[in-house]
Amino acid sequence: METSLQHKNETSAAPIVKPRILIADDHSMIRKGLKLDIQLTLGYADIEEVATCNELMKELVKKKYTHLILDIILSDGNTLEVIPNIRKVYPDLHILIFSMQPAEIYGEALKQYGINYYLSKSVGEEEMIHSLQKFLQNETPVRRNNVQQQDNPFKTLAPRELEILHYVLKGSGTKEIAETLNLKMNTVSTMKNRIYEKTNAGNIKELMELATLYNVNY
Amino acid sequence: METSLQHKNETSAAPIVKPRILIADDHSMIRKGLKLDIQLTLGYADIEEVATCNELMKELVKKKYTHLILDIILSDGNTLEVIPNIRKVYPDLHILIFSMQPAEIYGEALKQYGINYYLSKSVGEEEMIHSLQKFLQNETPVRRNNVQQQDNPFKTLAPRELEILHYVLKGSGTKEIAETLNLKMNTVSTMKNRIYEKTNAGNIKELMELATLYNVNY
DNA sequence: ACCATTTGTAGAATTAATTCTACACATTTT
DNA sequence: AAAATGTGTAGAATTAATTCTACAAATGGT
Repeated sequence: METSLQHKNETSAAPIVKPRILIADDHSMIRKGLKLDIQLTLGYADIEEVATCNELMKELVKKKYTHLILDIILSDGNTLEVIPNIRKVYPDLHILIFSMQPAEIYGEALKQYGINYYLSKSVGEEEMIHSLQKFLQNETPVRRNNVQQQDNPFKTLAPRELEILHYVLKGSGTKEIAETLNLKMNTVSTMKNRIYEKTNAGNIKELMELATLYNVNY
Repeated sequence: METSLQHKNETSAAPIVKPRILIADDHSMIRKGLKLDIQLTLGYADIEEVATCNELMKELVKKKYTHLILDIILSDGNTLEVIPNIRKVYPDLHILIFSMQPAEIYGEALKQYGINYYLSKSVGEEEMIHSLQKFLQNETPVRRNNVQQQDNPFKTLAPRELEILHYVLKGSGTKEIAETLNLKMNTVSTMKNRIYEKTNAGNIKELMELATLYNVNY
C-alpha cells in the first residue's frame, strides 16, 4: 500500500545513467498502467510505449534507450523473433520480459538471448513494483535455485518450438504458420512433431489441455 | 491526449446513482491501470478490485455495487460460470466484460446472460476510455441489428453433424473419424465444413472455445 | 577440446484432409 | 402439392500436412 515517490539512486551502489524506458505491449491498458506506475511510484519520467514489433524496431532507432520492457506476443509477431536483431545492434540494452506466461516456460529459452529479467503479469502488485525497480536500477536478478520441478513439459521446448506452439495453440494451420514465419511446411511439421513428442500430447485437444494446465496460454 | 478530469453527470439525461465499481481481473497491472484510468480520466472514485472468482463473490455481498468489470478467465475459474449466480441475486447489476477474446466469439453468447457491454483489451486507448465512460453512464450500448436469431449456434447442427462434432472435439482426425463411423473421409470433411459454417468458427481453437462456452460437451 | 545432442531447416515421398460437385432423400415453406 | 431448403453420402481433383531422412550450426557435457 505504501508508495515511494522518491528514489534518485539513494541506495544504488554504482552511479546509474538516467534510464530511458521503452514499453512494448499490445494492450493499451497494460502500457498505460506500467507507465503510470513507473512514473508515479518509481519516479522515472522518460518512458515511451509501442504496441507492435514494427513500431518497436522503428522506435529503437529514434532514441537511445537503456531499458526495454517487452511482452512476448504482439499483434504483428513474436518479440522472440526480433530480439536477436535488437541484440546485434544494441548489445547492452537491458531487457525485461513482461508476460502472462510463467517464467519457468520461457525463462530458459530467453537466457539464450541474454535476457535475465522476467516478470510475470500474474504476480501481485508489490512484487511487480519491486521487480521493476530492481530492473531499472540494473541490479543483478535473483537466480532462484531452479534445480527442482522437473515436470513442466513445456520448459524443454526450444525457442523456435515455443514460437510455433504459440501459433498452433491459436488454431493456425501448418501452411499458415509456414507463411507467417517464412518457413517450409515440412519444417513446421517437424517442429510440431517435436512439440508433440516433448509434451507427450496425442492431438491438438490434449496439447491445448496441457497448455491450459501448465498455464501456457500463448 | 486530452483528459477530462471533470464529469459529474453534466450531460447525462437521467440522474444517475453514483457508480460503485468492482473490477475482477487476474492481472494486477490491468486492475491498477483500469482503476487509475477510471479515477483520473473519468473521475469516478468508488472502485474496488479483486483477482479471483472467489474474491468476486465475497466482495459482492460486502457492498452494494452498481457496475462490474470482469475479465473472463481468472486463475480459479471462468467468470461465465458465476455470472448466472450473480444475476440471480443482483439482477440489475451493470456488467462489462473486459477480455482479450474478440467480441465476435463471446459477444453473442453473453447476451444470454443479459450482458450487453463487451470491451476488448486490444482496442486503443481512446476507444477504451469512450466505452468505459458509456458503460459507467449506463448508456444503452449500440445494438448491432441482430434479428433475435436463436443464438446458440450448436442447436442448428444436424444429428450427424453433432456426432462428428463429438469426435472433432475429442481431438480425432478426419481419417480416424471416417474409420470409426464407416464413412469416407470426404464425407467427414463435408460435415466438418458444415459445422464450421454453422458455428462460425474459424479453426479448432475457436470451435473448442465456442463448445465450452455453450456447454457442448458431448 | 572433443564428442554427443539439440536445434533449425528442408527435400522427396507419401498420406491426410479439403474442395467442389452431385445426388437421393427428408423436411419445411408457401 | 410444388418448390425450396436441409441432410447424409461420396467421387475426382487438389491441396495441406506428415514422415523420413539429412545436414550444418549451436549447445552441452566431461
